[in-house]
Amino acid sequence: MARKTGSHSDITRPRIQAAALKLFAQHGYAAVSMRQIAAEVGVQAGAIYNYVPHKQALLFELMKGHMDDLLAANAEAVAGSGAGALDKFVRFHILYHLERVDLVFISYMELRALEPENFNAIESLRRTYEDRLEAILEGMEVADTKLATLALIAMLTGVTNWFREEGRLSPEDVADTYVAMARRLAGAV
Amino acid sequence: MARKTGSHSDITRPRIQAAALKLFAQHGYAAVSMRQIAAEVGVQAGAIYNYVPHKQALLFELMKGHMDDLLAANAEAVAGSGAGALDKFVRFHILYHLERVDLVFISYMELRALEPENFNAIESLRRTYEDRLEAILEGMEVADTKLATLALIAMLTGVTNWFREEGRLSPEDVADTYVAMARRLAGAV
DNA sequence: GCTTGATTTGAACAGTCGTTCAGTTACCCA
DNA sequence: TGGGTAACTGAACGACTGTTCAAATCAAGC
Repeated sequence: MARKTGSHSDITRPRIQAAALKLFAQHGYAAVSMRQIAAEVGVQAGAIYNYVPHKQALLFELMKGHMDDLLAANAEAVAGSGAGALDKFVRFHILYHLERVDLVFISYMELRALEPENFNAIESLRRTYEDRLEAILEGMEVADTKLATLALIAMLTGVTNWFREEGRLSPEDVADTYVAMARRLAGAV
Repeated sequence: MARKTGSHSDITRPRIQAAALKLFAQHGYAAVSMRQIAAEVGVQAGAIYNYVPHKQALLFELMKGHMDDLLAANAEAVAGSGAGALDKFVRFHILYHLERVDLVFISYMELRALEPENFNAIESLRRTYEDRLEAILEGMEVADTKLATLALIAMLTGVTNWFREEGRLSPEDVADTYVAMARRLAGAV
């Protein structure tokens, strides 16, 4: 055998994923060609197929990895926090998502670009995440926990659409205000 | 001259717009071809160019029309309603958007498919709409009206993503619950 | 220094893309 | 009934699509 470590594949694979992430977020999955991704990496289009069987897998792997990481990080952040669970969930959601705006963006925007089985896999993980928030709300006195869950998720994830690093507020500032709004929305002042 | 009324153009133009709306919402602007739109109408691709100069205009006209209609309908619905303005805005937003889910969807999802000048035009209209909500919140005792505006808009528009006609709740039911949540979020119980 | 195998190139494949336009069709008015 | 024109067809344009693969390149182990 030749080239074990220092092999190019250790370098090229993550660069392909990073390029795909960036371009998909910028222009959309359908509007980005394999040749554009390759050019961003500094390689020919054919080389990508050493790492990924097809374009669809490039998208799916990004989404799947994101959802898996999200669920793991969330479990750790919110674990065993009784009454303060909503606060922790809200703060976690905002801070975690603001560090990965591109991944969040494509995981939501490109759902329809997924083939059915891939779509179902991602959708299932997304529901798992939402169920955790709903479970928290069920421990409180919320009238319609299902609607409150959907309202909160939309409101929290929306932050990634308008937040700007150069803006007047830091991620922590935003999280503070959103924790307060979420509490009031849930009727827990 | 020939063919004044009864001319095909009165029929074909709206059918092209309807087909474009449906297909853009389903697959995304970049993933839909002029030939697909033409096939949906029952016509050849070249015929579309009797009505629209290019594909981009097809998207822009849909968005522009939607935003203009939205602003007009909102002005009428919320006009001169003092203290109850937030309630009226929330109810209007949900009911209006639930009747036009495809238009709402593409107006948000396909922003990045717009050429810069078109993007700016739509963005400006969107900001006008948000400013109206912010003005309402400024008349109340809300800590950070800017953040509350963004949170509310995201939470309200999110309804179009999960609402199903066959679901347990009618649009009016949803609006009722969201009015209550919006009031609490804004600190006006 | 040579071999070996991982990595990449570059060309090719069969389609599809948005858009144009000469030619055909279908209808209204005189 | 014939002329005029709006509406549409169908083919063509050059460029681009995802994907494949033989051949070239490269670097590490002997």
